[in-house]
Amino acid sequence: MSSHDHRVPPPGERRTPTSFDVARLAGVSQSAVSRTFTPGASVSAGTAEKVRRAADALGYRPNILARSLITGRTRIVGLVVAYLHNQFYPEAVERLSNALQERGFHLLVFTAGNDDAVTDRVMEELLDYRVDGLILASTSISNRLAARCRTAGIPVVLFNRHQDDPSLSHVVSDNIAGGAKVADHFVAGGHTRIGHVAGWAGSTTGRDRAKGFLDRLAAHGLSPVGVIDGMYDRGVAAEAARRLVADGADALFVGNDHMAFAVMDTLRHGLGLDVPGDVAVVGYDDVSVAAWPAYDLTTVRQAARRMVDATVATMMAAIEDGDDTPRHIAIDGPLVVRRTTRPLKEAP
Amino acid sequence: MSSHDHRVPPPGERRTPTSFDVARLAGVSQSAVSRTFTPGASVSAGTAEKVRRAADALGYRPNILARSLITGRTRIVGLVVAYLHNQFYPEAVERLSNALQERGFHLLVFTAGNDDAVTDRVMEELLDYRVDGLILASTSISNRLAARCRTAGIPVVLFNRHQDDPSLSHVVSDNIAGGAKVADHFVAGGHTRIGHVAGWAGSTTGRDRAKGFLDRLAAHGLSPVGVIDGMYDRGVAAEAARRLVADGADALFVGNDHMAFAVMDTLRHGLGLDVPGDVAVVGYDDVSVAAWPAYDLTTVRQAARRMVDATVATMMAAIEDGDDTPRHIAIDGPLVVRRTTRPLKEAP
DNA sequence: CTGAAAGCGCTTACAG
DNA sequence: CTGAAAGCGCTTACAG
Repeated sequence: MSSHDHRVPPPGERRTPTSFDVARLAGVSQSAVSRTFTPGASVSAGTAEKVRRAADALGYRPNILARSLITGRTRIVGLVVAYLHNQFYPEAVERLSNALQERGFHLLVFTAGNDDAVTDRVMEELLDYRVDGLILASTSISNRLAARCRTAGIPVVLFNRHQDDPSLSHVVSDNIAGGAKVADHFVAGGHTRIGHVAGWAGSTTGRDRAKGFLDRLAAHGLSPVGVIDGMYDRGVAAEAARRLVADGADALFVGNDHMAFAVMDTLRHGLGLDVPGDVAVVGYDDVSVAAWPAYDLTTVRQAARRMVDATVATMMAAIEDGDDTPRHIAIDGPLVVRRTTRPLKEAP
Repeated sequence: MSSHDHRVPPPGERRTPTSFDVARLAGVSQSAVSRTFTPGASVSAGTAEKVRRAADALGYRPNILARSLITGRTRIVGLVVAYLHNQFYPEAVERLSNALQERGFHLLVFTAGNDDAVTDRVMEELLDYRVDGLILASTSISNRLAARCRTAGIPVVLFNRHQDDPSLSHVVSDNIAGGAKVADHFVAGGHTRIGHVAGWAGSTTGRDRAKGFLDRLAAHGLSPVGVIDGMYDRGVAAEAARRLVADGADALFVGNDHMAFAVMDTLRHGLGLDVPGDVAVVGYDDVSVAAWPAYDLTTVRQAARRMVDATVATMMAAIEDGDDTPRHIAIDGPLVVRRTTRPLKEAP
């Protein structure tokens, strides 16, 4: 025992076994142990068997840290997410985690709001962990950061948002088309006094949904009663709805379901109005609460499953196949008509 | 350049800089670089300054993997969580992630349902990552696994569940006291035909809430109209409520808010009953939706923040101070009376 | 197929 | 305070 041996375990304490311990017990070289646990490496069946038996006896498992140091792969994907209030995110995160886990990857979570300063610090930490890839679901993220990842060679996928920078992959729902569908639906329902409680203008989801909606309204020759930024916040959205209704709106497109629930609550319980009798409401996301009878909300579906599948596929292509051509995927979702909008006029 | 140098970067490609690169540029030893980035290590201000300048120029940050290999600490805490449908979990996970992040730790997510086989596999992967600690919020978890962590020296905290094994720390809300509060509230409201849509009997939350509730009911000389396991599932819970009401119940304690919303939906929209006029409903958790006007649910609050704080404190004591005496923390929460229960009889 | 050896990028006694 | 060197636990050419 050399004088450098600074970690001297007490006689009774069992160290975590290493590949050398296994090798000794199995009567083979340490290399053989390593090969046994490296898929595709060349070991004879007999050797592998001996190694596996010894490993089981000692409770040995390869140290991923040491492996990662050599291979440069951690099988960890970083996830930057903002608030989880909006139920769309937990639903997506759960699917994401499952899909990644099936492929032997795991999610390291970083929470960062819309504060760029915090996001920057978080980003440094992410890089420290040598994650194999990065999924950004936080509402805002500075361009500088994404650039830093690119030079570090870390694949990035923006989830449910996009950026001007075309070199970054993103997966979104087709927010412009979605917004347009809502406009068509209101018009088909005979509405002309239409308002929009918009998603936060600092987010691409908010801007795109508004644009799709308003452009299509204009194409129908209509202009909105008003457009107010709801900031993805219940209180702000409720107040916006009150104002739009006061200004005569009898149909409201709300930038996401989370705000739409607040709008419905304030219309029904605050103002004593009937939905859809007095005011029709349409949301965006189709989170599971939207289908609950208490709301039964007409909304544009964001197909979380398909968005997650596309995100994971893009990420795996970059990590496993080195295919880092940016993919820009917009997934179309249907308008799910429920009971917060009036039945359409019957065709003759 | 030795013949072993297998990674020969093309002339243009920039490798991720290492401490040696920084040392060369700064004109100091590699040790000095390491010390500069090791809080508490002895470096002169001048050396540190030179190192920092060189590091910035090269964009150097210490490789955490290499550091972890030596220190044995990863600053990663594993989180095993089941489904995120129940809104209590996303709310708790968000707080947990934030609290840990403030202390320089991050959450590695593992999703595992109530399937022990999956949980076992997941657990092996967790151990592979050499996480510094483990938070188990999954509804069920086999004893064997927890034991494995203990021998591996990984601190474990059970979140929102406990186990017979007293050597495991846990943080729960005081579910027995909570259940008892609901019984008192119903009795004070003059109810005698009381039913319970219980939380899943396979979970300690489900069993403890039921026990606290039923024992207190018995203390009041009452026995329930019926007790049906709602399995923490909307459909099962709704069906259970229908049966209990058919059997004459006019007050239902539902094992968590998530099920309580389904019960309210089915009472109001399926059976056309008034809540609380025909049937009073009480939930458990006080998730944010419970306060929304559409439900306005009377419920027992699980103080997510305090539970998270206690969990993080327990975890940090174990990781940072080596204090692994098991802590068993039950946090009391108030009954939050809203509008799904009748006003109490006035005191004279 | 197999073993000896180099090396991944750090931290940390050790000896000035 | 500082540098040379060992070592963390692996993977992977290299040479049989």
